[in-house]
Amino acid sequence: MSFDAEPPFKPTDPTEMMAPICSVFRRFLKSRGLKYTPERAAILDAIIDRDEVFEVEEILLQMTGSAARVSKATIYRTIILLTEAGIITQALFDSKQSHYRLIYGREPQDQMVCMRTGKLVEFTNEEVIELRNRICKELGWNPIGHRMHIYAHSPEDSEEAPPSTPE
Amino acid sequence: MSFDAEPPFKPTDPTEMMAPICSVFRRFLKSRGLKYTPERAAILDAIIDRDEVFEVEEILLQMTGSAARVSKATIYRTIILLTEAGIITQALFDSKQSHYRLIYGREPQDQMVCMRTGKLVEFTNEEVIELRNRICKELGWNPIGHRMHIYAHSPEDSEEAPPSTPE
DNA sequence: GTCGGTGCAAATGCTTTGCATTGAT
DNA sequence: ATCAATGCAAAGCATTTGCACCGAC
Repeated sequence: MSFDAEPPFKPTDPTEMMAPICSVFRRFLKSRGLKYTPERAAILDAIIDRDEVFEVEEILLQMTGSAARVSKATIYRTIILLTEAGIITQALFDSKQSHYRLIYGREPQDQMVCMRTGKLVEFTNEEVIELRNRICKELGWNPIGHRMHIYAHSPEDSEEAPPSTPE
Repeated sequence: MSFDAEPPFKPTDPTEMMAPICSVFRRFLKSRGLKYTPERAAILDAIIDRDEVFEVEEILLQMTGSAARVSKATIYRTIILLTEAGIITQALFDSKQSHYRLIYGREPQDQMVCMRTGKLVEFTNEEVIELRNRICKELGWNPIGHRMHIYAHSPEDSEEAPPSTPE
């Protein structure tokens, strides 16, 4: 799955996070009768290292330099598995290509985007979660996760410019 | 632009809405030295008729039956203009293809998606808007719009199924 | 030896673009 | 005549898939 209001642990740095996520992935693969291959491990490592919203091309580039080079097809195939394992999720920023981000062990993250500069600020806000749960409750739904994007102008950018469109 | 917390008018039915939106589009085109052609008018009408989240293929199909047949390329080109005019916006549901929806004269709409069935419920919630504004204020940003997707299980679907991933 | 995994290249499918034609002013 | 709009077909591009080869158990 994708969002988790109560993550099993709250890592503070990538290294600390690495080991548990790998085990989670390993267990997930095992439960499906699949293998934890060096390629899959390397891809997951690259994603954890990057530690931000990413796209496939970026991971490919990042890995090209290192010894652990994998094909684009393998990255795509691994991303599907990582998503099913609940380790990453799609970010849905623009329609041109897919963006993903790490979610395992993370607070759900909301985003604020500057309409002029494209600057992105991520935040976690308890009230968003509460409101989401309340809305679900009123309608009799069972909340799983949410995605909140706020489009705004950041304080630094006060010059006049034609606003762009949120995608 | 795309979201508008205070729309200039609040139409109740598509017909009532039609005329003003057309004028808005006409004025927008004029301001750019572009023409309000029969094709563009027909595409806008089709979108207003449909009155829900749509994709290009659907509009094409819908128009194929009628006398006003246009090419797919023209629809794509018109959609760009309608977006720039602030009449429609991209919906960003899945990464496979683009979805759009009418926003001119509408309350900003939030969405609840059932993770099992894909069922989509749209709603407007004042609290979401207030919360969004409050978050912006705290950070010194100037709110323009937002996008709120809630992923949940709808009450009808209580059978056991592997949860899918929000895209 | 069976099965899954990988890389490569080819295929897919949505979207964009080039171009010749058409239409409005 | 000029300048933009349209339709068609071709091109682009991110993503998926088919297939031959490889490696682990």
